[in-house]
Amino acid sequence: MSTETIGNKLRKLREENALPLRKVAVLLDIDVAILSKMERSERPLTKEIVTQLAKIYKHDREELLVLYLSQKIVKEIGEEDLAIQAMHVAEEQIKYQRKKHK
Amino acid sequence: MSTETIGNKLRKLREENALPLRKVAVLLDIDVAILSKMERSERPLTKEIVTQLAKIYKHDREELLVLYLSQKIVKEIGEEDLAIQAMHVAEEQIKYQRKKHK
DNA sequence: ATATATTTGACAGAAATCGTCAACAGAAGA
DNA sequence: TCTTCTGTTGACGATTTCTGTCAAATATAT
Repeated sequence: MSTETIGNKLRKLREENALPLRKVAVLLDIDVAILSKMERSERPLTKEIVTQLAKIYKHDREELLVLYLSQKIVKEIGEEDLAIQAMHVAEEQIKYQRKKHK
Repeated sequence: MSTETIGNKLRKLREENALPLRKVAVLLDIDVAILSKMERSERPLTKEIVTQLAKIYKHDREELLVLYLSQKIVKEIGEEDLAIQAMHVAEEQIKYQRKKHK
């Protein structure tokens, strides 16, 4: 199973496209150091960066965003004993609030 | 379905126990203002506070913690289109990492 | 009216986050 | 070798965000 971080995934994609950090950083208009740290999970990614990288690497945007979001969840509650149950409740709450609002 | 916040739930419990904010705040060793804001979701709760309140109100600790954690998730990704899918991936990741590590 | 309970906003200090930068190390190439 | 390219690391202030404290304002009850 995919125990791969979004950072690792993005690094692989970059290497497959044979792009150096330097060039990608320019496209994103961020410092090379930051991008390096993002790929190694030393600094958090953002939705915007992930989206831009999906375009640059011509990779499915939703797949990357799902991975990105899922890791935010894991980081937030992954170590809690009640994590699974909490997610089930959260899922119901989200589905519910979507039926109502808009 | 329960669209109730953990804050609302805690307020109800406090009222059922006929305890003023003042007294509970003393037990928790925090300012009344903070507790007031926590009950109205104006300030974030903590795991420790929720646990202590469960004891004070003699209410099921896990139920409150699950509600507390679920709301952290909802707050984190609830507005994302891909929230549901992200949670499913997160669930797999958490289950996986639990099989491995201890 | 008086006392009790709760809410609200402002405040300063602490802590976390941010982007920038320079120095470093390693690999590749000339 | 020397040089260049690539990636990593840590430090540094500048913000920004979070925290607890407090007093005043409001609401509720006796």
